[in-house]
Amino acid sequence: MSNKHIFVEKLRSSGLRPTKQRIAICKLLFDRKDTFHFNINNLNNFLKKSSSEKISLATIYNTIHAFKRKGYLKEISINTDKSYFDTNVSNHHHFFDESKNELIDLNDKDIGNLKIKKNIPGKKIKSIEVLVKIKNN
Amino acid sequence: MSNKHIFVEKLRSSGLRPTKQRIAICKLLFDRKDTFHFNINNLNNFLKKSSSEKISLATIYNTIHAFKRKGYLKEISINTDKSYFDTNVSNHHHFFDESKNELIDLNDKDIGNLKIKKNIPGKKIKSIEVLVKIKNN
DNA sequence: TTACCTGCAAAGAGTTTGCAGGTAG
DNA sequence: CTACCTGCAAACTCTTTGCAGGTAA
Repeated sequence: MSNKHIFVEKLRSSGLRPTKQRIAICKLLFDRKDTFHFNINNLNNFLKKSSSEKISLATIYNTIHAFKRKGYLKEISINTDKSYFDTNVSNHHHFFDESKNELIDLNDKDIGNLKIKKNIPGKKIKSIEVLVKIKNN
Repeated sequence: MSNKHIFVEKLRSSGLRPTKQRIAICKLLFDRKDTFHFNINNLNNFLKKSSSEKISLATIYNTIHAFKRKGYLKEISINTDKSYFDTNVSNHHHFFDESKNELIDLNDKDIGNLKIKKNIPGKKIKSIEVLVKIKNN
């Protein structure tokens, strides 16, 4: 399987050992065209279905945090009990559908001309995130 | 104390009994010129200092949620373990200072021309929140 | 008196950690 | 062989809930 090889390289090149758990998670997260939005609970359910062997929750948490640290995942700010992650690590924004508890990407063109005009001395901007909450009509 | 009277009215008019715990919380939250940003832990600490009697955590949670339901408080989306609240319930945005874990208001004029150009059929926009994460230089 | 409120302790949810055994290099 | 990784269970943090006693109207 050629994809597996890619993930093995990806992991190895960032100093993570390519264990079978990490490869299974890579496949689920990165072996797709579209962005993938998830939380740990989602991911755990998907993993239970897709792979034959169970991956423990602790390992999932460890791996996701490692991937986040390496810049493979982005954590999204939503005020909810759970943390959400995004495989799209580029600068972009989100709809959060409150009816389905689901994230939808929103690229820079979908947002007007954002410009932060206020400056705080001694501080620099790290990120700008727009979250548009939506709901069923 | 005239302020107390105002809070008693405020509570009563929204169907909440003006208990001494709620009045103490009102004073801390609303008896000030500037917006106040807090999380439950902050609030609890402030209350321990400012009022002589301890207010239980359960009561603080209940009261804050009642105030939120009544529209006296707004909950802010930040990806962190805790929920943050804002006494400024108008439409506005925030800096989140990651060095101090602190929110700073950002009004509409501080943000460029925000316009959501993407539409999702069957969904309506409930809110638009811009979160600008900042950090020490 | 009655409905509502408070405080405590216990329960819950999500997440993290310690450690013993397992695996990659 | 050694360093790193996994899985389990326990621990932790934040938040909610059940219930008995207290308080506002």
